[in-house]
Amino acid sequence: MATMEDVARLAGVSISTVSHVVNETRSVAPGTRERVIAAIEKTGYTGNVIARSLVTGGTKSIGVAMSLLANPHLAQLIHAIEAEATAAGYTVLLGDTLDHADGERAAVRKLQARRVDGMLLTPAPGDTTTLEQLARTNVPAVLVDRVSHKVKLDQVGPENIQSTSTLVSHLAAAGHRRIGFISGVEWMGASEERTLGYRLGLGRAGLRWDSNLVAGGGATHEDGVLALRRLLTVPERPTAVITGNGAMTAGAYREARAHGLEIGKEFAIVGHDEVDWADLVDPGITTMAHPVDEIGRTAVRLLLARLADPDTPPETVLLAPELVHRGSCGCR
Amino acid sequence: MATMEDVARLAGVSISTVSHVVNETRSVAPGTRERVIAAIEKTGYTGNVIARSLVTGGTKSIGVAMSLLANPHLAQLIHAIEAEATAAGYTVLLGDTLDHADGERAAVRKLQARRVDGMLLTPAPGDTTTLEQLARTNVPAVLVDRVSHKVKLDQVGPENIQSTSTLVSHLAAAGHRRIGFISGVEWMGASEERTLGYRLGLGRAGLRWDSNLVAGGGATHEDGVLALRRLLTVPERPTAVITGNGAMTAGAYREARAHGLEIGKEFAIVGHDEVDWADLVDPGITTMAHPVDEIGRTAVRLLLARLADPDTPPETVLLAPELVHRGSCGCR
DNA sequence: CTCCTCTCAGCAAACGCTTGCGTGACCCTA
DNA sequence: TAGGGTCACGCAAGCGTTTGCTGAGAGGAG
Repeated sequence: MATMEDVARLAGVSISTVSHVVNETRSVAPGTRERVIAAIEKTGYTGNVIARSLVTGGTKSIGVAMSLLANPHLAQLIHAIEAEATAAGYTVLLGDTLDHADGERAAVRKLQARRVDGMLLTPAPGDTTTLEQLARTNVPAVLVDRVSHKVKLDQVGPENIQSTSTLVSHLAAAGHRRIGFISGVEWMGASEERTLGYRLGLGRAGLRWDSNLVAGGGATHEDGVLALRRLLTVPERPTAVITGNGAMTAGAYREARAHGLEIGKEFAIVGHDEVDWADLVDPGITTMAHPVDEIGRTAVRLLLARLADPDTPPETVLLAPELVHRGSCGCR
Repeated sequence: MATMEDVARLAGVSISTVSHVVNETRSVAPGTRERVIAAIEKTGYTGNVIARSLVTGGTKSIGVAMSLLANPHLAQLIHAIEAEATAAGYTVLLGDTLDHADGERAAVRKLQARRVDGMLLTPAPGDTTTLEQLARTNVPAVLVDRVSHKVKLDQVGPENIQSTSTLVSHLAAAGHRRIGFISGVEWMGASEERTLGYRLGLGRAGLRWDSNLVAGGGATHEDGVLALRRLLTVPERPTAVITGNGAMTAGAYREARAHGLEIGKEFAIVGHDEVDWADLVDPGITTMAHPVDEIGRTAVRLLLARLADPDTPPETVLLAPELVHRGSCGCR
């Protein structure tokens, strides 16, 4: 592959001149410039990012460390991230956290060894040390999706409290008085927030909190099945239920059917988290769709902003999910 | 960040010795070795991949160029690729082809500029030049998912002919005589192959080919709806239908319901391509599940093999999908 | 005619590593 | 005791860029 030296020789100039015309980093006489450009053309010179990185210290690349399996919106998220990064001249390197602390540590290390300029990270559950290490090595990072107020880093994620509250309001407005909640796993801040939102929504609708109406602590399809099954046994059973994530929505939906409940008529289900099949079932599932694209893009923007100016205080951006209205809420 | 020089100074040895203990590239006296290791520990030295790359010429990275949006199994595929690559000490760089020729060209260029050791590529429709350019610059590449016999490169993808034939056999064995086929988009080799397999299956089952029973040329949910609608208007309408891809399966499923057909009883639907909600509807959808993980892993393996030995003839690996049996085929 | 100021461009020192080549030190055999 | 063979390790030349410094020449002002 052609190097700057080849170009320089062909154009009859020094290497530094070639560098300067390539980077437009100092003025070069028009004639010279043209000779260099012609030489570049002829040699097919493309530049060596590696060598450049060695001297500049930057790599124009960002690392993305998340669970490549556990995130249901991974493709969409990655797509948004890649697009935004590419637009800014950055390349995305991948690191799989495997959704646990060890994998996360390994992924972050690997990305650091690759000298990424910055990182996007969806922290694994139970992680503590990685974030510290990240801060210590001062590789700029922004947390995606799983936001925590304990951390002094840039963060982006979905807004959970108001949006869940909205879900409650929506159901209450349709006349429901007994609204169940199937919550997510305990250790996640998002779950707590959604539970809080649920409570808040109840209050706004003038309904009483009843711990019998809250089931959960899971994340899988099966968890959703079991949770709804339990909710359906309580006295004065709920006529509507809000689920904490996509998989559990599916489970609950299925279980409701299995109980012979007519979804959208006598029983309402609304979910948190958009799922791609929400439209394919009948009735379709009303959900709070997370602004996945927007989250991805914002994450990259925050990172680039930090790269540009490392000294601004960390920012936390909460993006509001949008209520996507389908049949399962039965509000017509 | 700590450099080899820092380590060397601290351990009281030369840089080259540090390099040799890090890479285990020549024997070092036990005592020295330990001092070096201690120094590495103390300095937190991690190695600089950039500098190493500059001298070795390799980057220990592979580029993945595909449409980050269009591929329904992206997450799973990327996960498999990343895992296999990481196990071999490689890092994955992403390039989005946007599923068209221009994007593809840009993605490949970008990855080449990053000096990836090799590339995994899912060619965009209508592409021609990129593949040639790829061959010319001799960056090793393997084609994923969209296999073409016109190309002399390593390739991995799903087997289409036999597997579609199997689908037909399955339906025929359940007593269906009029089996429809909703084919994919024309320009894709896979569609042709599946159509061929459909025909082959008919022959094997002793059924006649009837062009009225073939609809399609699409890829979306809507295409599936329309195709099935058309099939249901033909005289002696089909009692079963095979769909060419996941989205169209959904459309067909929905349309069948809309027509009041009882899926799994009077009407059978089987799909090509696993979809993650296949289990969530009732009856579940019987599909030919593509071995996505295996495809990803094989792709990386082929690439690494080629990196190790560039002179072996290109290999094409076709991986057989697996029939995942659920209710929609009605065969009990 | 001298001195200054510009413009244009080359020189060479990094950047952090790998690796071929050398050189002591030591031990063994003849 | 000399010659040969091993071991352990250091030296220094790159790898392809970027960039601070320097210098030559041209033109203008005094």
